[in-house]
Amino acid sequence: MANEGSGRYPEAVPLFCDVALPVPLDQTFTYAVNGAVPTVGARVLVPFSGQRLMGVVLRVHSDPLPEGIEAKPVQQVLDDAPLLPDELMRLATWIASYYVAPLGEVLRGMLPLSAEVKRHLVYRIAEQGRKVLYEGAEKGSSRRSRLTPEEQNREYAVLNYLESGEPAKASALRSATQANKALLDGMVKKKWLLREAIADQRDARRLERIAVLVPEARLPKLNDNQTAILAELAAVGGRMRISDLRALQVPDSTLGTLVKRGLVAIEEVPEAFHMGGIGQHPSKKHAHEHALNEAQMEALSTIAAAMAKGGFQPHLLYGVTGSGKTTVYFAAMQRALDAGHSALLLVPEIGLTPAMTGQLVAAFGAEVALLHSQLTPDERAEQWHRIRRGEARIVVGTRSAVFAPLVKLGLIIVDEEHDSSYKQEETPRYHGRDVAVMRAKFNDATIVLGSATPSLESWSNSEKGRYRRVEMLTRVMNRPLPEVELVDMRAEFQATGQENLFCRRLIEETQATLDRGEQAIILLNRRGYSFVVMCRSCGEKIECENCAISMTFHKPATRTDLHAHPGERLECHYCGFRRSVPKLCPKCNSEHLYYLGAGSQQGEERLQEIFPNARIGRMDRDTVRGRSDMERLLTRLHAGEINLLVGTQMIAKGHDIHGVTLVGVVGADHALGLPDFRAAERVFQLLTQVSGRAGRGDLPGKVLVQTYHPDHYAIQFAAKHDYPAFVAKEMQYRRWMHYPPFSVLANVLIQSDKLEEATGWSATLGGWFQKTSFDKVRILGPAAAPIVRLKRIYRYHFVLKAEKRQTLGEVLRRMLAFADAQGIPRRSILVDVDAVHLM
DNA sequence: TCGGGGCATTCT
DNA sequence: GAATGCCCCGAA
Repeated sequence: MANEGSGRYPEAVPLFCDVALPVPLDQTFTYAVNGAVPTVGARVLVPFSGQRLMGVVLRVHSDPLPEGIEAKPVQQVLDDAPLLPDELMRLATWIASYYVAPLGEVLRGMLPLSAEVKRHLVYRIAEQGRKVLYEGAEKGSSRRSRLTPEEQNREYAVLNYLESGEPAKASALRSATQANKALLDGMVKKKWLLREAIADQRDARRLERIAVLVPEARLPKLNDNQTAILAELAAVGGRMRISDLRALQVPDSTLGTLVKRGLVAIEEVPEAFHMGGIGQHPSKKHAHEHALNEAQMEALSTIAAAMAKGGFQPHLLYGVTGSGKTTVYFAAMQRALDAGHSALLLVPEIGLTPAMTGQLVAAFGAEVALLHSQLTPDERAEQWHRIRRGEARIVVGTRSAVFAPLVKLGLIIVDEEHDSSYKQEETPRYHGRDVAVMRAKFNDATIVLGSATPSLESWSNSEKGRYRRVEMLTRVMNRPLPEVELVDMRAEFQATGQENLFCRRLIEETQATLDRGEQAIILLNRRGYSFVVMCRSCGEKIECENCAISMTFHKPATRTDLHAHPGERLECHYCGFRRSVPKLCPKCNSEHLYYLGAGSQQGEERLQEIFPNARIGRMDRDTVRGRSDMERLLTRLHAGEINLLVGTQMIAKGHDIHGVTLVGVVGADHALGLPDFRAAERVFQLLTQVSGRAGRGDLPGKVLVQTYHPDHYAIQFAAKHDYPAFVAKEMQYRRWMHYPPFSVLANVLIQSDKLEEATGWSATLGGWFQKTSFDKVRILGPAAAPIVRLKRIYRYHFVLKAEKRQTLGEVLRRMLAFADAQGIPRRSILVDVDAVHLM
């Protein structure tokens, strides 16, 4: 038996496995195989410095352990088969290397399955505790401890409860003995108890309770409520979810009574899938390809041809706002399904486009899985398994959905590929779009990056022929792009002698729009009431205590007069710190505090004064918290209940409101002054996207942009809807300055809560960068980060620009090794490859 | 002398 | 990142 087949010795059972753990350490940990041998790619629970952690097995082997290392045993193997397909393991490795992040942390982000591991604490009695129980505590310690006699009694109760030696769950122990957390902590400290964290696998699917009619029961006398429930149950075939029974408006206790009388039984079954808030649309309509116009049809056939041909085929779909990209996406996804493949659609923020979810469900029915940040861990795990099992072949989601375990992935679409929300701002700091491209490559799949304002990186790739460019340059139904008028606010000031929030043209046009019964939206890209509070005597601005950031005044909704009152709210938009409005300048005690810079809240108020009859709505993070807020606002807008909408850049995102014919833009060019090489690109994108909201219906749209920089190329080309010209100009600047896409860039942030540490470490690293020469790498810094203090942490940074990706990675790794040797803690150096924000 | 807090260390 | 250990200091 043993020598069967090849005649070689039988494979020895491997002794060890290397596990990637979600800790900020760039290494794997070796554990002793304990019973079942885990397969590579399976999850395991392992002990790690007193905790239990879930990790992913990367290798099984019997290599001798390095000196001084003792392998602890694997606690539990969670999967019989690799949970992550090989393709995703490769992707994880690529991310870890490209973004200089620990593999374990990358893997943690890819597996949204924390819900399946339930961690709880158990307590056991310790030797010392037994001694106390049988012999009594020594007098000394009981006198010293500040415990009341009652608490001491509880301690004895706890010891008694655990006397058998069996471990007890914290919750059970607490309810049995009325001991609180602090008391148990104290007992652990005294070494009377042992505490352990236990992790168990569990089914992530929630249970739902089903009422079942007991068939052979004889019907006794019943009241109306009881009859109602029984009738309802009988009508639907005897089984019904209890949550659905609520619709009958019968008290919950009635059901209990029926159960007690043996007429109804309750069963618990794993909850069936249903999409929150949307409801099931059983009728599966096909995306209507016949409704595509010529440009859309052409784009579709290019993409479809690529899919048919197979292999890695990247596309950049450049389509102006309103050209109907979504329709093309849907049709392409349908083609992927027809060809037996699955398709992934990434969107910047699902919560902001409720319309799209509705359309998706209508088009693809139960094949759709939605992944977004508002799912609970359980829901996320449930969706993940549906996708992995191949039940959902259309996946739509935000950034992290790029890791969805689709089976036979044939098509990836990244909508609004330029959107900065694709960049994850915590470790691993990956860019969803770029990961999507790599994933398509590993899968030999077709990928489509779509935008009306492609990022310069993607545009450059399409120029070089790395991506195939597909263009849709006209709007659907041949609707015209809106006419854009620039208003020079410097001239406006000279003419009026006043610094007004809204210029006269905007007021005129808005009035005319409202008079015609049409709708207007106004972008005011700051939230709050005023975003600077300044003292006219000493010039001091009121800053957040934690951050080097000016605080924003938020006016209470109840007040209507103009000025801020002491006691009202100032808020830091970076850390959330709040303080009350001071009466006097905190610096010089002057009374002359001025409120400068208007946010959307003030915009709304001013508009209400100017247009008392307008039905005004506001859309910003203060009025839109959950997804339902957004939906409600949009519904009111569609219904015409709102005819004037003011808001932050949220209003620019993809909404399709046909009645909007005027878009006003106020203060969007502030951003041109930011110390960020992408400032012009951002302003151009924002202007183009918000302009795109105008004239999507039968009536043509108009856009009015108030600006202090009417000659700036970003503003000029946005006004002319000339993306290619803007890109050409911006590319020149990027080339001169060696910024992406003419280099690869990383931001290295040095942070500490102690100023001296932050500056000292920066100087150390700066010296090393100077001494060590790298081929074609430019290093800027050290310099104070644009926000030098954030959440009480001081921040300095370097910007690295390299010609080659490989050199950049090498420099970063060597820098980290040097920092480690210098004793600079790893967590105080933050490496952001392809940083989107240099703040 | 005990215990708490701050901080460095280590994690297989 | 987080638990652990170590050192130093104040209260009894």
